[in-house]
Amino acid sequence: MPELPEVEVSRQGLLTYLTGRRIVGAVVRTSKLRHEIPVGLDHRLSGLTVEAISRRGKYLVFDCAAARGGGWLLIHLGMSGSLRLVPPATPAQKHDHFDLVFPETVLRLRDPRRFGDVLWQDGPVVDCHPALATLGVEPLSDDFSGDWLHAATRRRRMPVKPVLMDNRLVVGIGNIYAAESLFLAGISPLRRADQIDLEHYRRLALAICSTLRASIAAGGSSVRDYVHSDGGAGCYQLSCAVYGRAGQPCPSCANAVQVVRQAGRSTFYCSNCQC
DNA sequence: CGTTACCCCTGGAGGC
DNA sequence: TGCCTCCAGGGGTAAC
Repeated sequence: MPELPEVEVSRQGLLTYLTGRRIVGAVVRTSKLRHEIPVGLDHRLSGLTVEAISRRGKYLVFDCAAARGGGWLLIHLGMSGSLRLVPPATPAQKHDHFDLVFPETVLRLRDPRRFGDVLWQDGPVVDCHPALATLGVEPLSDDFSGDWLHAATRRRRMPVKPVLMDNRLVVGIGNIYAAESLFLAGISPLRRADQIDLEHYRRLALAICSTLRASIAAGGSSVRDYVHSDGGAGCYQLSCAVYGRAGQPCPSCANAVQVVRQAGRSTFYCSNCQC
C-alpha cells in the first residue's frame, strides 16, 4: 500500500475529518514497531488539537498544537501499515497496534509486519527529528528536477534504480514507482547512475513527477475508502506497465517483461524499450 | 565515502 | 491437511 502517493492520498482523506479536532487520548497495544512507541505518549497527546496534517517522504506528520506547547506525531506505514477511521469503541483486531482517539472517531493503525512507526517530536520544530533529519528532496517540490538529479548522482556508481529508492537523495519513490518511472523514461534500471546524461535525467524527473501525480489522482477514491472503516471491499489495484508483470508483454513493444534482483528487491523492466 | 549483506516481522501463495 | 520455501509497496546498520 504505502509509497508516496498512497501516503499523500491518506493525508488528504484524513484532513477533512481530523483537522481542528481535539485528541482525547491514545492507545498503545504494541509498544514496539520499528521503533519503540514513546512512553507516555497517551498522556502527552491528550488535550492537544490536530491543527494540520502534512507529509514528509512517507511519513504522515500531525501538527498537534506544536507552536503552543505541543509537538508532532509522525506515522510511517512501513510495508504493510494502514490507517482507518473507525467509530469509538470499535473492537481492535489482530495487528491493530495504535489508536489516536477523538471524541467522535478513532484513527487506528494496523500493521501486520510492524515495519511502521509511531514517533513523537516535542516542540515547535519537526525537521530536527532523527527520522526526518536525513531525508532528501521531495520529488513533487520545485527543488526536484532533472538537472538536480543529474548533479546529485555524479558520484553514484550504483545502478540507477536503487539510487532512486535512496531516501537520503529523493524521498517517497518505492519499488513500484522506481520501476514505472524508469520504464516511462526509457532508462534501464541496470544503468549506473553516474553514467546517465542530463537529457535522460530530465526525462526521468518528468517521468517520476507524472507517475506520482497520476497515481495520487487515480488513488483518490480507493484510498479514501481505505481510510474509512469499510476497508477490504474492492481493493484498488494500480495498473502498472511493468511492475509485477514478469513474462507478460511490454505494453509498448510486446516483448516479455524481465525481472531481476537488485539490492534484494525485484526489478521489472523491458530490456527492449529501456536501455 | 559508496556499496553490500543482512536484519527487523507476519502472512499469503505455491510446491511437495 | 501439513510443512516447506519464497515472496512482499520499507528502512536501518554493520562491515567491507
